[in-house]
Parts: sequence; structure tokens; C-alpha cells
Amino acid sequence: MAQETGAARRTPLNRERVLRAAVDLADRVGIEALSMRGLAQDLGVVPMALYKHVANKEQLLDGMVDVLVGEIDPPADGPDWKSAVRRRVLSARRALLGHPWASRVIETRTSPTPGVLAYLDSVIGMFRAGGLSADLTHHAMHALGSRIWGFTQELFPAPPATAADTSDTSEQAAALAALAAHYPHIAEIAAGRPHDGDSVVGAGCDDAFEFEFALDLLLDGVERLHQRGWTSVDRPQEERTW
Amino acid sequence: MAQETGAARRTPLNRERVLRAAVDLADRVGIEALSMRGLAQDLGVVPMALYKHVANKEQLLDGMVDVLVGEIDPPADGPDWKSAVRRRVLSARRALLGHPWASRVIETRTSPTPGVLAYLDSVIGMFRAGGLSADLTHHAMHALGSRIWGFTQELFPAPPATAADTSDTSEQAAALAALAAHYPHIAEIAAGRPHDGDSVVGAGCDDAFEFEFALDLLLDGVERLHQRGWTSVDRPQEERTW
DNA sequence: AGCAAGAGGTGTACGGCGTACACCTTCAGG
DNA sequence: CCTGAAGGTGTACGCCGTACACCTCTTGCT
Repeated sequence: MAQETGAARRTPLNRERVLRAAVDLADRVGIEALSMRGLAQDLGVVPMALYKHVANKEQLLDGMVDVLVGEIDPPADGPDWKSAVRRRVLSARRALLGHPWASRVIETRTSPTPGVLAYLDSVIGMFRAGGLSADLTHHAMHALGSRIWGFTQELFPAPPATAADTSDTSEQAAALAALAAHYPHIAEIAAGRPHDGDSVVGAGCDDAFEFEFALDLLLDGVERLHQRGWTSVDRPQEERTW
Repeated sequence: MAQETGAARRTPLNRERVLRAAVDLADRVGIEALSMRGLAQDLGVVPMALYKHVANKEQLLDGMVDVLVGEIDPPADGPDWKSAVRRRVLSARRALLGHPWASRVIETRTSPTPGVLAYLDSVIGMFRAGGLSADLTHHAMHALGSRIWGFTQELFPAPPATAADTSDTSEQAAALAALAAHYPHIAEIAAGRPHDGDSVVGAGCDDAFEFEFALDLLLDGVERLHQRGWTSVDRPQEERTW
């Protein structure tokens, strides 16, 4: 208690606290509004203080990714590689889903962080343990791409979004009609799904469904190739389809 | 010629020239180094002059995307929807491949540009013309995701990249050994492909192969679902795999 | 007890960015 | 000849990341 001279002493910063505060701030204000200055203010500290804990902003972003990736469940062995991988990827999805910026940040890292490498390594290991060849596993990983992280890669965040998030259905119908004039096929598809409304303004798609649909399409395809003993030299005969 | 008072009059800027110069500049210096000021300098003009032709930087980026998307070949009807879509997507790939920033810019657009909508609409139309239901087409589009643009979405741009682009194979072997200590499965796969070397430092993968592998996996999967008359209500029985 | 060292926090400053706003020039059409 | 609009300019503001010199505690050794 002799330590507590004057005002209560602030517990000192550390890398962990900085990273967690950064994740928090990005969740609140969006990744493009995340600044070293803003983060410092959140932590009640002067901007330059952060540089005692992270080398620069890029490394801060690296660290933020590792925080999220660290929350993915460890692999649990299932009956078969396919459902084991599936479960793991869905766990990644759970870990990253609340952080819409994660996808973009991961994709802009110029070199992978240790946590990222560890996760990728373990997923590869799951394929290999299931008996897939290194060759096929390699291509399967590429085919999954950023879907390994549980992202549905949106073509664009929202449809035109003509009128703001009005729940007036007649306005929505009007907007759809305008869209249909120029882009009839898009309109047809946008109209098809009945607008499940849990996400932001009228994305109109069940994100979880779309994700699992695509994931299963890929995993099933890989499984079929595996069963037929595929190797990359099989390729040429398919290549000349066009 | 009476016009040419004093120094040669500069032909006035227009939106088109601004956008093309921006694409050029981004190709040369990278998207993150593209600035309104630098672009203005390239065009021999003061920064604020650009704002007579584009509303702001976001709209500049929108326009740049539309320039590239406008270079995708129009649809050509083939024997079947699958090879028609395949050819179209590979055309998109050709159009965007020389602009490594395109993928990131497209993904950060907050609302789609007309050119983007037109392309998407036409691809949807190709599926529909092939007899696929609106339902299945919708999910197929989501499953393709940004692969519609011809991108292989890299998990990360390059492996750890320990020593710079040395062509010293013994150093590479050493780096690989170090990697293998912590991430044995990644090392195995990185070692597998014999390093085709046409791309930047040792990505070690044939990008075109990976892309077409994934594309065919998805298209074949969709075709199979189509043939068996799939609808989204088929789903629940699969959903409980885990 | 005295002190050196280092970890952590501060303050100032620089160069770059996007862009608001007021201004000037040029020129086509009435 | 005049007007008005289109296109280009110059200045200025507030934000950003971060280099660098400095201060202030805490800790451990003598």
C-alpha cells in the first residue's frame, strides 16, 4: 500500500491488453476507423505509448488476427476426416463471425502469423490423417481458400440499398422493380429468398446456409476425388473442356 | 490553330482519362500507395482538379473496378451452361489478372457498381438459360463467391519468405527445415509442389491450376445437384452430420 | 542505503493523406 | 459583347502513422 502514492497507479499496459482493446475498438467503430490515436485514447494513454508494445500498425493488425485465431477450437477427432474438418471450420466461423473486419484483415496480411500457420497446419493434418494424399490435400486447401476461416465471401455487402433500412415493404417492392428493369436475373434471385431479415438491411440471404452449402459442395467434391484415387496428373483430359 | 495560344493547350481531363490513369498508377505502385495527390501529379494537374470528375476517392475506386469489369468478354453461348460459365469466368480472370489490387478493391466496395451488377446478372442468366432453378442458381452464385471474378483467394500472399528472393536452393532448404520443425504438414505440402517459379518469390503453386481445380470442383458439384433435382429443402438431412 | 539500468509513458514534430471552399480562366451560345 | 458554366488552382484544415528525445518509475545489485 505504500506503493499507491497519490492517485491510484494504473496497471501497466502489455501487448495482450493492447491487442484486446484493438479488437474491441474495431468491433465498435469498424476497421477503417481504427487508429493508433483512437486506440490510445481508449486505453487512457498517449499514442506513442502503444509503440512500446507493438512495432507498428501492421503488427497490431497481425496481433489482432492472432487473438481471434487463438479462439478457434482445437481439432477434435471425429468418425471421418470430412466431418472433422467441417466441424473445425464451423468453429473458426463461430470465432470470427462477430468480427466482420476479420476477413479483410486476414486477407491483407503480407505474411502469416504463427497462429495462422498453426491453424492451417492442423487443418492440413486433419486431411492427411484421413488418408488424403499430400497432393490432393494441397489442392483442397487452395480450393477452400478463405473459406477455411468460415467466411462467406460476399460478392458485395448489400444489394443496391436504395432506400435506407425502411421496413416499408411497398418501398422495397418498388426498389426491386427498378432493379428488375436493368438486371432481371438478379431481381429474380433477390425476390426468391423471402428476406430472412436477421442480418443488416435486406441482405436477404441466410448466411449460415450459404456458407455450409458451399463448404459441403467443396468437401463432397474432394471426397469423391479421393475415393477415385485422383492425382494431379489426371487433370489434362478435363482441361480441354473448352 | 488560333486556339493554341502560348504553350500547347492541354486536352482537358475527363472521367475516363482519370480512371484509366488511376488503374495505371495502381498497377505501378500498388493500391495502398495510390493517392489522389499522386494521381494528380501523374496527370500533370493539381489534386483538387480530380474532384471535378470523381466525387471522392471511394468513387474513384468504384470507377476503376468498372473499367476492369468492362473488359470481361461478353457471354458466348456454348454447348452447355457449365462450359459457358467456365469460359466466362476464365475471361474475367484474364481481365483482372494483371491487376493484383482488383480483388481487394472489389471486396471493399460498399455497394456494387452498374458494371458489376451487369456482369453478375449475365452470369446468373447463363445458369438460368442452362435450366438451373433460381433457387440452385442463387446458392451456386454464393458458393462461387469472389471466384466469379477469377481470383484464387490466397490464404496468404507468400510463405514466411524468410530470406528474400534468393535463388539459393540450399537457403530455401534450410528455411523449409525450420518451417517443418513447427508446422510439419505445411512443410510437407510446400515441399511437394516443385516450385514453378513463374510468380513472385516461391509461392510454389501453379495459380492457374489451383483456380481451375476449385472452379471445376464447384461447377461439377452444382451440376450434380442440378441433375438430381436438388432444392434447398433437401438440406436438413445433411445438416445434422455433426 | 545508494545507485545504475531498463521498462514504460510523454510531448513535440514531421510529412503525408483526403478534401472543403473560394477563386480564377477559358470559351460556347444568346 | 455578355454571361454562365465547365474546368483548373491555391490555400487551409484536420486527420493519420510514427521518429526522436525526454522523463519517471521500479527493480536488483552492491
